[in-house]
Amino acid sequence: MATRTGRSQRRTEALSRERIVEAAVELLDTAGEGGLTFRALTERLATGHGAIYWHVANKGELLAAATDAVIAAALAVEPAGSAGSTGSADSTPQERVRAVASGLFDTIDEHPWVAAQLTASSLQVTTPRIFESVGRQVRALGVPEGSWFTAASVLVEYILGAAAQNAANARALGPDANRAEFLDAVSNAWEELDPDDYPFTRAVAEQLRAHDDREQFLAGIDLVLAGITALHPPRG
Amino acid sequence: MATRTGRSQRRTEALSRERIVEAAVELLDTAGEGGLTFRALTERLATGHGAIYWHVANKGELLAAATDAVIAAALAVEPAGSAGSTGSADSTPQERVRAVASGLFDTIDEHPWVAAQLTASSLQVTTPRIFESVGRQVRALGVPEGSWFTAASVLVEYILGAAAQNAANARALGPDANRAEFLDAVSNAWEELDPDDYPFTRAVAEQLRAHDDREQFLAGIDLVLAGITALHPPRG
DNA sequence: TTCCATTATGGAGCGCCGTTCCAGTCCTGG
DNA sequence: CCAGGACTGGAACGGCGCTCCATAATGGAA
Repeated sequence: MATRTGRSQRRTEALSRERIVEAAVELLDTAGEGGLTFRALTERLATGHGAIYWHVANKGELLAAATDAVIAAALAVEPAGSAGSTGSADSTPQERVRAVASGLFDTIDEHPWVAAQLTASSLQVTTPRIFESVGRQVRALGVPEGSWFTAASVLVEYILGAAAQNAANARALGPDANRAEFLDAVSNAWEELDPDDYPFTRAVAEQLRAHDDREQFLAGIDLVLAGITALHPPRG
Repeated sequence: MATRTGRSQRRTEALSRERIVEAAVELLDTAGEGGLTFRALTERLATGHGAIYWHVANKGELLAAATDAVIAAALAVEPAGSAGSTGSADSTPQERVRAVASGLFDTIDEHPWVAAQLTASSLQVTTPRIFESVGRQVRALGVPEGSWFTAASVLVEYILGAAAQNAANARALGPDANRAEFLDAVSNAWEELDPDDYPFTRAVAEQLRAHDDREQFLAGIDLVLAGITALHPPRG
């Protein structure tokens, strides 16, 4: 299966699965999810369809590979330590959860197409990476083993859900346009909703206008962490 | 713009935006996200493309309308009350959050395509409905007004994130196949991961195999609620 | 060195998609 | 009764993912 061990390049510059995935990520970043096309890829790599299909089975596999590459890079930034569990260093588990979550949030903010892909293939290849990074900190928090799966799942689901929605907003806006204007428009729309049907939404319209996405996201992380601590006190 | 007030039907049975959306939902349910095609819709409604495009601008608008219809139905099941805030009745705010969340979870489980659509158009038309339903209970929980937006956002983001991931698993599985077999296969895959790289994931593989999606989801809701209560004690 | 199976390439083309265009039909108000 | 707006449906366009296949480059065997 496409071993290619140590083979030197052929013609111009050997086409490899790596180069294809790299080009795919660039295309997705610059042109959005709809921008990844085998035709565009063909042009960018100066080759034909068939050559690409030799390395990659189909578009789905290419998307999965691109997602995995981006997420792996995001999680590699962490110190990660060796096989160690607690990570000895000078940070609390809470801080380390925030760090992992922040990294994922920023990465998905930079590559909005990742969000759709991640939620579309949940228990597949990429998710264990995320699950493991988050789960180690859950364990370090002192959660009893019987609740590990639940606590880690909630964290991962919240992280991916919040990041996905944030990315969707960024995507709906376009890469350049003015975020403040967009928030202002949505906030105004909320304020003009029917007062009988939407009292709460109208009441928080102002908070929507003023909020900061990242801050909001980290506040959510803290809230989930507080829930974990409340249900599983550190020294039970 | 397409008033059609009280017009009696024309030929066979007047084509209406309502009938189109209804057919679209049925197609999405039976054939998946890829099953919604203007050609399939044409055939099912015994008409031509142009007729559909007269009522609906494009596929995106049709998807949004279908999503809105399904979500509106899901939230309408709630007692909803009048404009009232607390909902007087015999249930606690926590129980009412669980009820709203359950309804959304079940609906997204029944119509998996809704998840992708919801996260793809976050601050658009449909979301305020959900936000309002959840937000009213947040208010009833006694959360201080300055934290309403944060608390409601976290709940909505978790609900949509978790439901989306659950729906993705259901979709990856196909409508018929065996859930237990699928979980077993993933669990086995997790157990065969590298012990050095994935100690936590391996440790919870057994919990993954045994878990119940709905129970897991509600445990997450409880965890988030516990976090809200911890950070905003009922009587501050 | 010669030869050939393997590995790798890229172009032609198929079927399907969303969407546009437009000629035509139906219905209603004047 | 007829003009004109409301509505229909078929033809056609460009672009998509993907398959097929003739061919070129390659490295090991002879």
